[in-house]
Amino acid sequence: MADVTRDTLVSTLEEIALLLELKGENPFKTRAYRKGAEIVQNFDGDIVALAADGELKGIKGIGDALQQKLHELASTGALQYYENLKGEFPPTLFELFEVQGLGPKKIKALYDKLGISSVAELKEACQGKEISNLAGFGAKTVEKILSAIENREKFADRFRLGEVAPLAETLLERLRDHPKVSRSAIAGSYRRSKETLHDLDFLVATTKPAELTQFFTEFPEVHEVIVHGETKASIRLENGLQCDLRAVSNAHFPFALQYFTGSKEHNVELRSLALKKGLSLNEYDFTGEGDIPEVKEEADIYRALGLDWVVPELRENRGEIEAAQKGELPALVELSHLRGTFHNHTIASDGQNTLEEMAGAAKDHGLQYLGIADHSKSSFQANGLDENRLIGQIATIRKLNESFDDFALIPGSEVDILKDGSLDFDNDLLAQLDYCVASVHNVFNLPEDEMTARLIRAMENEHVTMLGHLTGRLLLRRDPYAVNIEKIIDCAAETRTVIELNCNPWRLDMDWRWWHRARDKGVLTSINPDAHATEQLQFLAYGARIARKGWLRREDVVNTRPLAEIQEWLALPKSKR
DNA sequence: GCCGTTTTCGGCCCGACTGTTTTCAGTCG
Repeated sequence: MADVTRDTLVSTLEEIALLLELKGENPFKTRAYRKGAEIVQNFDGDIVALAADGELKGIKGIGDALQQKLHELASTGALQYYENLKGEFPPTLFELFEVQGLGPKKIKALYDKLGISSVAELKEACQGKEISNLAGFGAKTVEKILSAIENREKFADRFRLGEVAPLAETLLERLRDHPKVSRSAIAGSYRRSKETLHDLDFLVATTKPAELTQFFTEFPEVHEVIVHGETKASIRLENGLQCDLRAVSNAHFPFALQYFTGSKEHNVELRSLALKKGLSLNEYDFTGEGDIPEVKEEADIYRALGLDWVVPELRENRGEIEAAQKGELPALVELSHLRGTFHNHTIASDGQNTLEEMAGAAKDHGLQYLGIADHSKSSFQANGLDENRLIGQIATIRKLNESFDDFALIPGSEVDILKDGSLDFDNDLLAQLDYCVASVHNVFNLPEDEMTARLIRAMENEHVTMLGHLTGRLLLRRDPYAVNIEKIIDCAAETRTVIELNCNPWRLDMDWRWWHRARDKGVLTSINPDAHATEQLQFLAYGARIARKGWLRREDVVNTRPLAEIQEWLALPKSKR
């Protein structure tokens, strides 16, 4: 039986939705599958096990039909209904959905009338004459399809938060500085601090919308203009990133900001709350009979619906609306709360800066302490330290610390967790460190139960302060390795092991979707940049955003504690922390 | 296919933009 993961369930439901669209099925049925996929994706718990056990009852949006299909898929590794559907179309047909501008109707026409079932065939057909004979496919459409195929070959579809943030802020500043702009923002998943993004959604309040969409389409970074209307424009930048602009009036701005920030699921809930109050909410206004609440800021919309203002990071329909109703939204951790950080590298292993330089950078960031955690000897590809070099580094750090006022380097190690869960250094050496981050750097392909046991064995070690980059994922590059996160969280709570929130933008690991649960079990985190150079201490900003997304408060994050307090805490036996 | 303070049938978000349409269909978000 194939290994069924959450991704298996999600992608199967999504593909069923596509296939039903191709067949021209009832669009609401299609939507039900797509919604089901979203629910499975975001479900807080082991949805695969629940599905396998036939315990999916009571999840809103997963009715009898989807329960049954998910059960069949999770328990047998296959789904007959899906296989049958899939059998009706050639497998390559799916890639046509990746071409911008092509939807189910056009794809079906291309397939039915011309037998086109792959991007390669489509490209060939566009270069010849046959397509223009199809109803609805004129010269412009053909041109657009060819350009979309080229883009698909040339550009990525998603981008990591950290790789777009600097550019995003530059473009926002440019819009803000336009004389006809009174308010501006980036909405969408960027504002919600999602770890990867498909596009950037800019929003401006202006009396001259057409002037702004024009201005936007003339940005020097523009590779192509996708859409250019009176109030809305879409561009693709030279790096392939799509950016949308909406230009609205000042009065509409709060509504548009709320609406385009999403998430879609959060907004659905909000609109249904509005309906219960006899109000209809859209991207421009409240409408309805009776008193229409006055709205000047986004928070006024939430207030009008009887809610506390929900910070954008939490708007994923994962319990934030109920909490906002009850006035129980958490006071979230902020970047400015961080007093230090752990897990940083130097030139001793694979970092680019010296201890002194890293200390200087940390002080510049307003930090009171910086944990040093160079690689251990098994990570030879990273020039990991052997016992003697590590002992030398500890001595150097302690000596260096005598030269600091109100600042300290904290000697530690990022010690490899070996295949069997033992550590790369023995306990006598680990005991000489002030702390230790334990991470997996090799043998990623163990079965889930073995990998989980491997990590648990490491966490049971008295000297392991925290677990580094829990799943080893590299966003948009390398999948997480198989590990039972629920069990890791339980073990972290029991053994008082901190789980790191690695805020390198390639990692952002553990995933934000798990932190709320971990927090409720009493697990602490440390927001760590995994800095390999001084400038990478800036990654802390992404860490704070992801921590907020995971509902974490100041008290859940150990490195919000000031130096004296953290030293006391580190000196405690693990069981007392 | 899902759901229900409009509860077992009937509705499910809808506006902006584009292209090939002569009044609208398809796509996107």
